[in-house]
Amino acid sequence: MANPTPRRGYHHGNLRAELIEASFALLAKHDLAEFSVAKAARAVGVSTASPYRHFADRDHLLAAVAAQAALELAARVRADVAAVPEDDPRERFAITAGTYVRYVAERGAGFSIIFSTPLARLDDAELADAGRALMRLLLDLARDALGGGPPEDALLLLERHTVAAHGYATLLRDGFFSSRRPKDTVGTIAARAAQASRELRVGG
Amino acid sequence: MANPTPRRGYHHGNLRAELIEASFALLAKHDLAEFSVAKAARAVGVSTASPYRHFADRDHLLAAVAAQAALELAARVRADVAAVPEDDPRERFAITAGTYVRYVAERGAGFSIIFSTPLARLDDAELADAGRALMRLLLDLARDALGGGPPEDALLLLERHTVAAHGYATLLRDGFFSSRRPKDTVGTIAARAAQASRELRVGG
DNA sequence: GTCTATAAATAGATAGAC
DNA sequence: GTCTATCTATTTATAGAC
Repeated sequence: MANPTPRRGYHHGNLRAELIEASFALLAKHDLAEFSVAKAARAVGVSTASPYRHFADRDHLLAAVAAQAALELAARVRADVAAVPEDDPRERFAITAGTYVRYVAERGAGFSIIFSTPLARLDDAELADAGRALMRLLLDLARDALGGGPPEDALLLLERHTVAAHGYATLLRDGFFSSRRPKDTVGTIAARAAQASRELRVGG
Repeated sequence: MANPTPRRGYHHGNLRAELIEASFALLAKHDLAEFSVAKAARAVGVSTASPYRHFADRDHLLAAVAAQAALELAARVRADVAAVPEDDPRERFAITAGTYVRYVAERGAGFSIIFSTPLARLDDAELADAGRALMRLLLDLARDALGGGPPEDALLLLERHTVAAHGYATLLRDGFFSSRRPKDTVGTIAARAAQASRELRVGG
Protein backbone atom coordinates (compact mmCIF):
# COMPACT_ATOMS: atom_id res chain seq x y z
CA MET A 1 0.00 0.00 0.00
CA ALA A 2 3.00 2.26 0.45
CA ASN A 3 3.98 1.99 -3.21
CA PRO A 4 1.22 1.35 -5.74
CA THR A 5 3.81 1.18 -8.54
CA PRO A 6 6.28 -1.33 -7.13
CA ARG A 7 9.84 -1.17 -8.39
CA ARG A 8 10.46 -3.68 -11.11
CA GLY A 9 13.78 -5.06 -12.26
CA TYR A 10 14.22 -3.20 -15.54
CA HIS A 11 11.10 -2.63 -17.51
CA HIS A 12 8.56 -5.18 -16.42
CA GLY A 13 6.17 -5.60 -13.57
CA ASN A 14 4.00 -7.92 -15.50
CA LEU A 15 6.30 -10.31 -17.28
CA ARG A 16 4.26 -13.39 -16.61
CA ALA A 17 1.19 -11.99 -18.34
CA GLU A 18 3.26 -10.53 -21.15
CA LEU A 19 4.92 -13.86 -21.83
CA ILE A 20 1.56 -15.55 -22.05
CA GLU A 21 0.33 -12.91 -24.46
CA ALA A 22 3.49 -13.20 -26.56
CA SER A 23 3.03 -16.96 -26.63
CA PHE A 24 -0.47 -16.52 -28.05
CA ALA A 25 0.96 -14.28 -30.74
CA LEU A 26 3.52 -16.92 -31.65
CA LEU A 27 0.91 -19.69 -31.72
CA ALA A 28 -1.38 -17.57 -33.86
CA LYS A 29 1.29 -17.17 -36.50
CA HIS A 30 3.10 -20.51 -36.31
CA ASP A 31 2.81 -24.11 -35.22
CA LEU A 32 3.18 -25.24 -31.67
CA ALA A 33 6.26 -26.97 -33.06
CA GLU A 34 7.92 -23.63 -33.72
CA PHE A 35 7.02 -22.16 -30.37
CA SER A 36 9.90 -21.67 -27.97
CA VAL A 37 10.42 -20.02 -24.63
CA ALA A 38 13.32 -18.12 -26.18
CA LYS A 39 11.11 -16.64 -28.89
CA ALA A 40 8.49 -15.58 -26.39
CA ALA A 41 11.19 -13.91 -24.31
CA ARG A 42 12.61 -12.09 -27.30
CA ALA A 43 9.14 -10.95 -28.39
CA VAL A 44 8.66 -9.32 -25.00
CA GLY A 45 12.18 -7.93 -24.97
CA VAL A 46 13.67 -9.77 -22.02
CA SER A 47 16.54 -12.20 -21.75
CA THR A 48 15.95 -15.85 -22.44
CA ALA A 49 16.57 -16.60 -18.77
CA SER A 50 13.80 -14.38 -17.40
CA PRO A 51 10.83 -16.62 -18.23
CA TYR A 52 12.23 -19.25 -15.88
CA ARG A 53 11.53 -16.98 -12.89
CA HIS A 54 7.84 -17.28 -13.80
CA PHE A 55 7.51 -20.74 -15.30
CA ALA A 56 9.35 -23.88 -14.27
CA ASP A 57 9.83 -24.91 -17.88
CA ARG A 58 8.41 -24.68 -21.36
CA ASP A 59 5.46 -26.92 -20.61
CA HIS A 60 4.41 -24.87 -17.61
CA LEU A 61 4.34 -21.77 -19.78
CA LEU A 62 2.24 -23.62 -22.32
CA ALA A 63 -0.08 -24.84 -19.58
CA ALA A 64 -0.67 -21.24 -18.51
CA VAL A 65 -1.42 -20.35 -22.12
CA ALA A 66 -3.80 -23.31 -22.38
CA ALA A 67 -5.59 -22.33 -19.17
CA GLN A 68 -6.05 -18.79 -20.39
CA ALA A 69 -7.26 -20.08 -23.75
CA ALA A 70 -9.94 -22.13 -22.00
CA LEU A 71 -11.05 -19.07 -20.04
CA GLU A 72 -11.06 -16.82 -23.10
CA LEU A 73 -12.92 -19.38 -25.14
CA ALA A 74 -15.59 -19.76 -22.46
CA ALA A 75 -15.96 -15.98 -22.32
CA ARG A 76 -16.37 -15.75 -26.10
CA VAL A 77 -18.87 -18.56 -26.09
CA ARG A 78 -20.92 -16.75 -23.45
CA ALA A 79 -20.71 -13.50 -25.37
CA ASP A 80 -21.72 -15.02 -28.70
CA VAL A 81 -24.50 -17.04 -27.11
CA ALA A 82 -25.87 -13.93 -25.44
CA ALA A 83 -26.44 -12.40 -28.87
CA VAL A 84 -28.86 -15.16 -29.87
CA PRO A 85 -32.46 -15.02 -28.61
CA GLU A 86 -33.04 -17.11 -25.52
CA ASP A 87 -36.01 -18.79 -27.11
CA ASP A 88 -33.77 -20.50 -29.67
CA PRO A 89 -31.48 -22.71 -27.57
CA ARG A 90 -30.68 -24.95 -30.52
CA GLU A 91 -29.26 -21.96 -32.38
CA ARG A 92 -27.43 -20.69 -29.29
CA PHE A 93 -25.59 -23.99 -29.16
CA ALA A 94 -24.89 -24.27 -32.88
CA ILE A 95 -23.20 -20.90 -33.26
CA THR A 96 -20.54 -21.83 -30.72
CA ALA A 97 -18.97 -24.04 -33.38
CA GLY A 98 -18.29 -20.81 -35.28
CA THR A 99 -17.02 -19.19 -32.10
CA TYR A 100 -14.50 -21.99 -31.74
CA VAL A 101 -13.26 -21.79 -35.34
CA ARG A 102 -12.79 -18.03 -35.07
CA TYR A 103 -11.06 -18.25 -31.71
CA VAL A 104 -8.58 -20.89 -32.84
CA ALA A 105 -7.87 -18.97 -36.05
CA GLU A 106 -7.19 -15.80 -34.09
CA ARG A 107 -5.33 -17.13 -31.08
CA GLY A 108 -3.83 -20.38 -32.31
CA ALA A 109 -4.91 -22.33 -29.24
CA GLY A 110 -7.85 -24.68 -28.78
CA PHE A 111 -8.71 -28.16 -27.59
CA SER A 112 -5.41 -29.54 -28.91
CA ILE A 113 -3.50 -27.62 -26.29
CA ILE A 114 -6.17 -27.30 -23.59
CA PHE A 115 -6.52 -31.09 -23.39
CA SER A 116 -3.09 -32.13 -24.63
CA THR A 117 -1.67 -35.20 -22.96
CA PRO A 118 1.76 -33.77 -22.01
CA LEU A 119 0.18 -30.72 -20.37
CA ALA A 120 -2.43 -32.82 -18.59
CA ARG A 121 0.42 -34.72 -16.98
CA LEU A 122 1.56 -31.54 -15.23
CA ASP A 123 -1.54 -31.68 -13.03
CA ASP A 124 -1.99 -27.94 -13.26
CA ALA A 125 -5.19 -27.22 -11.33
CA GLU A 126 -5.89 -23.97 -13.18
CA LEU A 127 -5.72 -25.70 -16.53
CA ALA A 128 -7.81 -28.65 -15.41
CA ASP A 129 -10.46 -26.39 -13.90
CA ALA A 130 -10.62 -24.10 -16.91
CA GLY A 131 -10.91 -27.04 -19.27
CA ARG A 132 -13.66 -28.61 -17.21
CA ALA A 133 -15.55 -25.33 -16.95
CA LEU A 134 -15.41 -24.87 -20.71
CA MET A 135 -16.83 -28.31 -21.37
CA ARG A 136 -19.46 -27.90 -18.69
CA LEU A 137 -20.59 -24.66 -20.30
CA LEU A 138 -20.88 -26.36 -23.67
CA LEU A 139 -22.67 -29.33 -22.17
CA ASP A 140 -25.23 -27.04 -20.56
CA LEU A 141 -25.83 -25.40 -23.91
CA ALA A 142 -26.19 -28.83 -25.53
CA ARG A 143 -28.75 -29.84 -22.90
CA ASP A 144 -30.72 -26.65 -23.44
CA ALA A 145 -30.56 -27.24 -27.17
CA LEU A 146 -32.28 -30.58 -26.77
CA GLY A 147 -34.69 -29.31 -24.16
CA GLY A 148 -34.92 -32.52 -22.24
CA GLY A 149 -34.45 -36.11 -23.28
CA PRO A 150 -31.86 -38.67 -22.17
CA PRO A 151 -28.60 -37.22 -20.81
CA GLU A 152 -26.62 -39.40 -23.24
CA ASP A 153 -28.21 -37.51 -26.10
CA ALA A 154 -26.74 -34.25 -24.86
CA LEU A 155 -23.35 -35.88 -24.50
CA LEU A 156 -23.49 -37.27 -28.01
CA LEU A 157 -24.65 -33.95 -29.45
CA LEU A 158 -21.81 -32.22 -27.62
CA GLU A 159 -19.31 -34.74 -28.95
CA ARG A 160 -20.43 -34.38 -32.57
CA HIS A 161 -20.51 -30.61 -32.26
CA THR A 162 -17.05 -30.53 -30.71
CA VAL A 163 -15.69 -32.82 -33.37
CA ALA A 164 -17.17 -30.68 -36.14
CA ALA A 165 -15.86 -27.43 -34.66
CA HIS A 166 -12.41 -28.87 -34.06
CA GLY A 167 -12.33 -30.58 -37.45
CA TYR A 168 -13.09 -27.36 -39.27
CA ALA A 169 -10.68 -25.38 -37.11
CA THR A 170 -7.73 -27.71 -37.58
CA LEU A 171 -8.27 -28.32 -41.29
CA LEU A 172 -8.40 -24.55 -41.71
CA ARG A 173 -5.19 -24.07 -39.80
CA ASP A 174 -3.38 -26.81 -41.69
CA GLY A 175 -4.27 -25.33 -45.06
CA PHE A 176 -6.69 -28.01 -46.22
CA PHE A 177 -9.30 -25.47 -47.32
CA SER A 178 -7.03 -22.83 -48.76
CA SER A 179 -5.61 -25.36 -51.20
CA ARG A 180 -9.04 -26.56 -52.23
CA ARG A 181 -11.13 -23.40 -52.24
CA PRO A 182 -8.82 -20.39 -52.16
CA LYS A 183 -11.71 -18.06 -51.48
CA ASP A 184 -12.51 -19.62 -48.14
CA THR A 185 -11.89 -17.34 -45.18
CA VAL A 186 -12.10 -17.76 -41.44
CA GLY A 187 -15.59 -16.29 -41.60
CA THR A 188 -16.93 -18.66 -44.21
CA ILE A 189 -15.45 -21.70 -42.51
CA ALA A 190 -16.83 -20.59 -39.15
CA ALA A 191 -20.25 -20.24 -40.75
CA ARG A 192 -20.02 -23.71 -42.26
CA ALA A 193 -19.01 -25.15 -38.88
CA ALA A 194 -22.03 -23.53 -37.25
CA GLN A 195 -24.26 -24.83 -40.03
CA ALA A 196 -22.87 -28.34 -39.61
CA SER A 197 -23.70 -28.21 -35.90
CA ARG A 198 -27.13 -26.75 -36.63
CA GLU A 199 -27.98 -29.77 -38.76
CA LEU A 200 -26.85 -32.35 -36.24
CA ARG A 201 -29.56 -34.65 -35.04
CA VAL A 202 -29.18 -37.19 -32.28
CA GLY A 203 -31.32 -39.78 -30.63
CA GLY A 204 -34.14 -39.35 -33.06
CA MET B 1 21.99 -56.24 -65.86
CA ALA B 2 25.42 -57.59 -65.07
CA ASN B 3 24.82 -57.46 -61.35
CA PRO B 4 21.27 -58.04 -60.10
CA THR B 5 22.35 -57.28 -56.54
CA PRO B 6 24.08 -53.95 -57.01
CA ARG B 7 26.79 -53.07 -54.55
CA ARG B 8 25.56 -50.79 -51.85
CA GLY B 9 27.63 -48.56 -49.59
CA TYR B 10 27.46 -50.48 -46.38
CA HIS B 11 24.23 -52.14 -45.50
CA HIS B 12 21.46 -50.48 -47.45
CA GLY B 13 20.11 -50.71 -50.92
CA ASN B 14 16.80 -49.30 -49.94
CA LEU B 15 17.51 -46.41 -47.66
CA ARG B 16 14.95 -44.09 -49.13
CA ALA B 17 12.08 -46.47 -48.41
CA GLU B 18 13.46 -47.36 -45.00
CA LEU B 19 13.69 -43.71 -44.00
CA ILE B 20 10.09 -43.17 -44.99
CA GLU B 21 9.03 -46.18 -42.96
CA ALA B 22 11.06 -45.04 -39.96
CA SER B 23 9.45 -41.62 -40.26
CA PHE B 24 6.01 -43.21 -40.04
CA ALA B 25 7.10 -45.03 -36.92
CA LEU B 26 8.26 -41.76 -35.36
CA LEU B 27 5.04 -39.98 -36.30
CA ALA B 28 2.97 -42.82 -34.91
CA LYS B 29 4.62 -42.51 -31.52
CA HIS B 30 5.23 -38.76 -31.28
CA ASP B 31 4.21 -35.38 -32.61
CA LEU B 32 5.34 -34.01 -35.89
CA ALA B 33 7.11 -31.49 -33.65
CA GLU B 34 9.41 -34.17 -32.33
CA PHE B 35 10.16 -35.67 -35.71
CA SER B 36 13.66 -35.08 -37.02
CA VAL B 37 15.75 -36.32 -39.91
CA ALA B 38 18.41 -37.28 -37.40
CA LYS B 39 16.03 -39.52 -35.47
CA ALA B 40 14.83 -41.23 -38.63
CA ALA B 41 18.44 -41.85 -39.63
CA ARG B 42 19.31 -43.30 -36.23
CA ALA B 43 16.23 -45.50 -36.28
CA VAL B 44 17.41 -47.00 -39.55
CA GLY B 45 20.99 -47.23 -38.35
CA VAL B 46 22.72 -44.87 -40.75
CA SER B 47 24.60 -41.65 -40.21
CA THR B 48 22.67 -38.41 -39.97
CA ALA B 49 24.20 -37.31 -43.26
CA SER B 50 22.87 -40.21 -45.33
CA PRO B 51 19.27 -39.06 -45.63
CA TYR B 52 20.43 -36.01 -47.54
CA ARG B 53 21.52 -38.22 -50.46
CA HIS B 54 17.84 -39.15 -50.83
CA PHE B 55 15.96 -36.06 -49.71
CA ALA B 56 16.94 -32.45 -50.26
CA ASP B 57 15.87 -31.51 -46.76
CA ARG B 58 13.56 -32.35 -43.91
CA ASP B 59 10.46 -31.09 -45.70
CA HIS B 60 11.14 -33.21 -48.76
CA LEU B 61 11.34 -36.30 -46.58
CA LEU B 62 8.06 -35.34 -44.95
CA ALA B 63 6.52 -34.75 -48.37
CA ALA B 64 7.48 -38.28 -49.37
CA VAL B 65 5.90 -39.56 -46.16
CA ALA B 66 2.77 -37.52 -46.86
CA ALA B 67 2.52 -38.82 -50.41
CA GLN B 68 2.84 -42.40 -49.22
CA ALA B 69 0.24 -41.72 -46.51
CA ALA B 70 -2.22 -40.53 -49.15
CA LEU B 71 -1.59 -43.67 -51.20
CA GLU B 72 -1.91 -45.99 -48.20
CA LEU B 73 -5.03 -44.25 -47.02
CA ALA B 74 -6.66 -44.57 -50.43
CA ALA B 75 -5.76 -48.27 -50.48
CA ARG B 76 -7.28 -48.82 -47.04
CA VAL B 77 -10.39 -46.94 -48.01
CA ARG B 78 -10.78 -49.14 -51.09
CA ALA B 79 -10.21 -52.28 -49.03
CA ASP B 80 -12.67 -51.32 -46.29
CA VAL B 81 -15.27 -50.20 -48.80
CA ALA B 82 -14.98 -53.48 -50.67
CA ALA B 83 -16.12 -55.30 -47.54
CA VAL B 84 -19.46 -53.49 -47.54
CA PRO B 85 -22.22 -54.69 -49.90
CA GLU B 86 -22.38 -52.70 -53.11
CA ASP B 87 -26.08 -52.12 -52.66
CA ASP B 88 -25.46 -49.95 -49.61
CA PRO B 89 -23.42 -47.03 -50.97
CA ARG B 90 -24.36 -44.82 -48.04
CA GLU B 91 -22.78 -47.32 -45.68
CA ARG B 92 -19.74 -47.76 -47.91
CA PHE B 93 -19.08 -44.06 -47.62
CA ALA B 94 -19.76 -43.77 -43.89
CA ILE B 95 -17.34 -46.46 -42.80
CA THR B 96 -14.41 -44.60 -44.38
CA ALA B 97 -14.57 -42.16 -41.46
CA GLY B 98 -13.57 -45.10 -39.29
CA THR B 99 -10.90 -46.07 -41.77
CA TYR B 100 -9.41 -42.62 -41.45
CA VAL B 101 -9.42 -42.62 -37.64
CA ARG B 102 -7.74 -46.02 -37.53
CA TYR B 103 -5.16 -45.09 -40.13
CA VAL B 104 -4.14 -41.88 -38.40
CA ALA B 105 -3.96 -43.64 -35.05
CA GLU B 106 -1.73 -46.34 -36.50
CA ARG B 107 0.50 -44.32 -38.81
CA GLY B 108 0.42 -40.83 -37.33
CA ALA B 109 -0.16 -39.16 -40.68
CA GLY B 110 -3.35 -37.83 -42.21
CA PHE B 111 -4.84 -34.74 -43.80
CA SER B 112 -2.74 -32.47 -41.56
CA ILE B 113 0.41 -33.53 -43.30
CA ILE B 114 -0.99 -34.53 -46.71
CA PHE B 115 -2.42 -31.03 -47.21
CA SER B 116 -0.10 -29.04 -44.97
CA THR B 117 0.75 -25.60 -46.26
CA PRO B 118 4.56 -25.84 -45.95
CA LEU B 119 4.65 -29.13 -47.85
CA ALA B 120 2.24 -27.85 -50.49
CA ARG B 121 4.71 -25.08 -51.19
CA LEU B 122 7.29 -27.63 -52.30
CA ASP B 123 5.20 -28.35 -55.40
CA ASP B 124 5.90 -32.04 -55.12
CA ALA B 125 3.91 -33.63 -57.94
CA GLU B 126 3.71 -37.03 -56.27
CA LEU B 127 2.22 -35.53 -53.13
CA ALA B 128 -0.20 -33.32 -55.02
CA ASP B 129 -1.35 -36.20 -57.20
CA ALA B 130 -1.76 -38.60 -54.29
CA GLY B 131 -3.72 -36.02 -52.31
CA ARG B 132 -6.00 -35.28 -55.24
CA ALA B 133 -6.55 -38.98 -55.92
CA LEU B 134 -7.52 -39.57 -52.30
CA MET B 135 -10.08 -36.79 -52.32
CA ARG B 136 -11.43 -37.85 -55.69
CA LEU B 137 -11.94 -41.38 -54.37
CA LEU B 138 -13.83 -40.04 -51.37
CA LEU B 139 -15.87 -37.70 -53.54
CA ASP B 140 -16.91 -40.56 -55.76
CA LEU B 141 -18.02 -42.50 -52.71
CA ALA B 142 -19.95 -39.45 -51.49
CA ARG B 143 -21.68 -39.16 -54.86
CA ASP B 144 -22.62 -42.83 -54.82
CA ALA B 145 -23.89 -42.42 -51.28
CA LEU B 146 -26.33 -39.75 -52.41
CA GLY B 147 -27.22 -41.58 -55.60
CA GLY B 148 -27.79 -38.50 -57.68
CA GLY B 149 -28.84 -35.00 -56.73
CA PRO B 150 -26.98 -31.71 -57.07
CA PRO B 151 -23.17 -31.99 -57.20
CA GLU B 152 -22.90 -29.45 -54.38
CA ASP B 153 -24.64 -31.90 -52.09
CA ALA B 154 -21.90 -34.46 -52.59
CA LEU B 155 -19.28 -31.82 -51.92
CA LEU B 156 -20.99 -30.74 -48.72
CA LEU B 157 -21.46 -34.33 -47.58
CA LEU B 158 -17.79 -34.99 -48.27
CA GLU B 159 -16.79 -31.89 -46.34
CA ARG B 160 -18.87 -32.78 -43.28
CA HIS B 161 -17.63 -36.36 -43.39
CA THR B 162 -14.02 -35.27 -43.71
CA VAL B 163 -14.40 -32.81 -40.88
CA ALA B 164 -15.94 -35.46 -38.64
CA ALA B 165 -13.28 -38.05 -39.43
CA HIS B 166 -10.46 -35.57 -38.94
CA GLY B 167 -12.03 -34.10 -35.82
CA TYR B 168 -12.30 -37.50 -34.17
CA ALA B 169 -8.81 -38.50 -35.31
CA THR B 170 -7.07 -35.38 -34.03
CA LEU B 171 -8.95 -35.18 -30.75
CA LEU B 172 -8.04 -38.82 -30.18
CA ARG B 173 -4.39 -38.15 -30.91
CA ASP B 174 -4.26 -35.11 -28.68
CA GLY B 175 -5.69 -36.98 -25.72
CA PHE B 176 -9.06 -35.25 -25.55
CA PHE B 177 -10.95 -38.51 -25.24
CA SER B 178 -8.56 -40.40 -22.98
CA SER B 179 -8.87 -37.68 -20.36
CA ARG B 180 -12.65 -37.68 -20.57
CA ARG B 181 -13.51 -41.33 -21.07
CA PRO B 182 -10.48 -43.44 -20.24
CA LYS B 183 -12.12 -46.54 -21.70
CA ASP B 184 -12.24 -45.12 -25.20
CA THR B 185 -10.01 -46.91 -27.65
CA VAL B 186 -9.11 -46.39 -31.27
CA GLY B 187 -11.81 -48.89 -32.18
CA THR B 188 -14.61 -47.20 -30.28
CA ILE B 189 -13.68 -43.76 -31.57
CA ALA B 190 -13.46 -45.08 -35.14
CA ALA B 191 -16.94 -46.56 -34.73
CA ARG B 192 -18.30 -43.27 -33.41
CA ALA B 193 -16.75 -41.43 -36.35
CA ALA B 194 -18.41 -43.80 -38.79
CA GLN B 195 -21.71 -43.43 -36.97
CA ALA B 196 -21.44 -39.65 -37.11
CA SER B 197 -20.91 -39.83 -40.86
CA ARG B 198 -23.76 -42.32 -41.23
CA GLU B 199 -26.16 -39.85 -39.65
CA LEU B 200 -25.13 -36.90 -41.79
CA ARG B 201 -27.90 -35.51 -43.95
CA VAL B 202 -27.44 -32.82 -46.56
CA GLY B 203 -29.61 -30.95 -49.00
CA GLY B 204 -32.80 -32.26 -47.57
C1' DG C 1 25.70 -44.05 -51.39
C1' DT C 2 27.41 -44.27 -47.17
C1' DC C 3 30.74 -42.68 -43.83
C1' DT C 4 33.25 -39.22 -40.49
C1' DA C 5 33.63 -34.78 -39.15
C1' DT C 6 32.13 -30.47 -38.65
C1' DA C 7 29.86 -25.91 -38.96
C1' DA C 8 26.11 -22.99 -37.60
C1' DA C 9 21.66 -22.41 -35.40
C1' DT C 10 18.72 -22.86 -31.83
C1' DA C 11 16.71 -24.26 -27.65
C1' DG C 12 16.24 -25.61 -22.66
C1' DA C 13 17.86 -24.64 -18.55
C1' DT C 14 21.10 -23.04 -14.68
C1' DA C 15 24.61 -20.01 -12.00
C1' DG C 16 25.61 -15.99 -10.19
C1' DA C 17 25.90 -10.74 -10.52
C1' DC C 18 23.06 -6.73 -9.60
C1' DG D 1 13.08 -10.22 -10.97
C1' DT D 2 15.94 -9.35 -14.45
C1' DC D 3 20.52 -9.60 -16.54
C1' DT D 4 24.89 -11.77 -18.58
C1' DA D 5 27.16 -15.75 -19.37
C1' DT D 6 27.42 -20.36 -19.98
C1' DC D 7 26.64 -25.45 -20.48
C1' DT D 8 24.54 -29.15 -22.79
C1' DA D 9 21.86 -31.16 -26.16
C1' DT D 10 19.91 -31.33 -30.57
C1' DT D 11 19.24 -30.45 -35.16
C1' DT D 12 19.91 -29.19 -40.08
C1' DA D 13 22.93 -29.36 -43.53
C1' DT D 14 27.52 -29.54 -45.96
C1' DA D 15 32.41 -31.14 -47.19
C1' DG D 16 35.22 -34.54 -48.30
C1' DA D 17 37.04 -39.45 -47.62
C1' DC D 18 36.11 -44.17 -49.19
